[in-house]
Amino acid sequence: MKTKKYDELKLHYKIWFTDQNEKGILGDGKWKILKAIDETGSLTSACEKLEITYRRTWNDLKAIEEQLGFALLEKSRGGAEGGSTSLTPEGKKLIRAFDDFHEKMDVIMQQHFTELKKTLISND
Amino acid sequence: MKTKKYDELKLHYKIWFTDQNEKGILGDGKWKILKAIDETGSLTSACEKLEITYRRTWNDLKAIEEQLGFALLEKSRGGAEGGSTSLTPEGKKLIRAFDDFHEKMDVIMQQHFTELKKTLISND
DNA sequence: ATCCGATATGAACAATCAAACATAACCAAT
DNA sequence: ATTGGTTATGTTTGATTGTTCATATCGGAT
Repeated sequence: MKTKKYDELKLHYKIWFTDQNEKGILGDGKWKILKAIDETGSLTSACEKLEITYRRTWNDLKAIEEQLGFALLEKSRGGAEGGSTSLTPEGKKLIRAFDDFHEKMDVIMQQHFTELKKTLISND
Repeated sequence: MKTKKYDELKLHYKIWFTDQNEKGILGDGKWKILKAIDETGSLTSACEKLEITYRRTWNDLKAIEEQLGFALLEKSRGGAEGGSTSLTPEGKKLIRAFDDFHEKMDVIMQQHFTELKKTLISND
């Protein structure tokens, strides 16, 4: 009975960065947004893709740039296309680093999680 | 400037378990409560210690036991002491496993985080 | 039998956070 | 100068979640 329950357990985790004062800077949510912007070329389409609201997203992005003190985004308004948003080199570097971090953590976490489940299921 | 900001970054993370249906079972919050109960011997004092409300905590604990389908807590009411709450062996085992998991992750995360910061600060 | 301190539980209230709605500003292309 | 699609922003509404308050239940010790 117990064994069965433990076996059904799924692992989740979240990573985020703050400044020394615990104010949030970058987390999984913003990370996904930045990636989506990089892929789609605009904030609007990024939001549609992720199915999140433009308003909220815009707030988040404003916050992150204020926190960091330098630009991650290159934004333009107007024109035939209406405008666009893309990542600065600094922004690309940041999400690449975060990608990397996540990839490594995914592997390691799963390994240890499997171990943990074994421990729980065993009877010592 | 950038260098300085990245240098001030702090890492945070959260781990939690769900069932296959994504319903939360155990996370950092409940883990801390269980630990505090183990240390203090009662729900009331655990709440005081953690500075959280009894009401909320009680709800959380009820939920976790319902989810898991077996008891983590041994509760008694009445008596000169008013009552008490302690962990069952199964409960102790669970938090020990979670402790262990966190300890390992703390180390590994910090290692990789240090690496990540180095990457960000460097100029390639 | 009474008391005390803890568990147990309902209900009202407050606060926080996200979604939805509305509207303005922008500007290359036509 | 009109158009169109996007960025930019304020305001309002709604949902979710935690806090507070109130009250009942329990039972060993005295």
